[in-house]
Amino acid sequence: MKKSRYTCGLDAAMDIMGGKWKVLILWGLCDGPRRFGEVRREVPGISERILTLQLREMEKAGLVLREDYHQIPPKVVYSLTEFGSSLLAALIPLGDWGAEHMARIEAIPRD
Amino acid sequence: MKKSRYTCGLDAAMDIMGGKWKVLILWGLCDGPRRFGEVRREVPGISERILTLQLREMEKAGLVLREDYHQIPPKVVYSLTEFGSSLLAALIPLGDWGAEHMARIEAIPRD
DNA sequence: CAGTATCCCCCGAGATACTG
DNA sequence: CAGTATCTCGGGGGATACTG
Repeated sequence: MKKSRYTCGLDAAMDIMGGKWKVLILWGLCDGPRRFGEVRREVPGISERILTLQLREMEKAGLVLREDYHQIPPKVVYSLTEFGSSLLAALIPLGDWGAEHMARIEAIPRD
Repeated sequence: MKKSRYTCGLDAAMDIMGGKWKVLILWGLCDGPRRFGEVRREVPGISERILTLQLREMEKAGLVLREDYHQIPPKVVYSLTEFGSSLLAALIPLGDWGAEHMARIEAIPRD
């Protein structure tokens, strides 16, 4: 048993969206279902392996739905669940904040 | 040059509050200025070294203000800047979301 | 009290190659 | 097309001891 309780809601929220990519994947799915390759294009810079891992974790967390059409060539479609949508909604103000201060954030020295 | 541009506001926001502790430190400062030891108590589980490092980064980022009273025994007070406060404000909905779904988040299998 | 100074370690993340 | 299978690596984070 690692940690049975969070100190606050922010703690819990940061935990479920942990990692470098989950939030961007969420964002990439906001306009509707996407196939694996489409998600990959929505999230520039992510490797196939990492995308797979992140999507699996998000599926376990109930944030995304994975639908495998079991056909060849393969077709798998990912979409936000209600739970994932509600998280994304809660992230909108943060996204707005980031957009508003992007120039300033970019100007912060990186070391 | 690592990355000169973010893909969206969320990307930038996640970058500046990166790491495991910054959000909790922000949260710990929301009720007013705190001395080093007080912040430590507000953020259970963090070590002195890590707290120092995180606070330094947040100071560089302009999120917190560090005031050294240059006295012995030492007294250093940390507080949120306007910038930090605005970020914290943008995080409120996320904190609410996390609090609302804490039980569910806690129930997610951790491996 | 508010930090440094060391040392260590895990794992998130990347690159590349291969497959049903 | 949508993934595995390996291998590798860096550094963020942790524990502990020491200091002005």
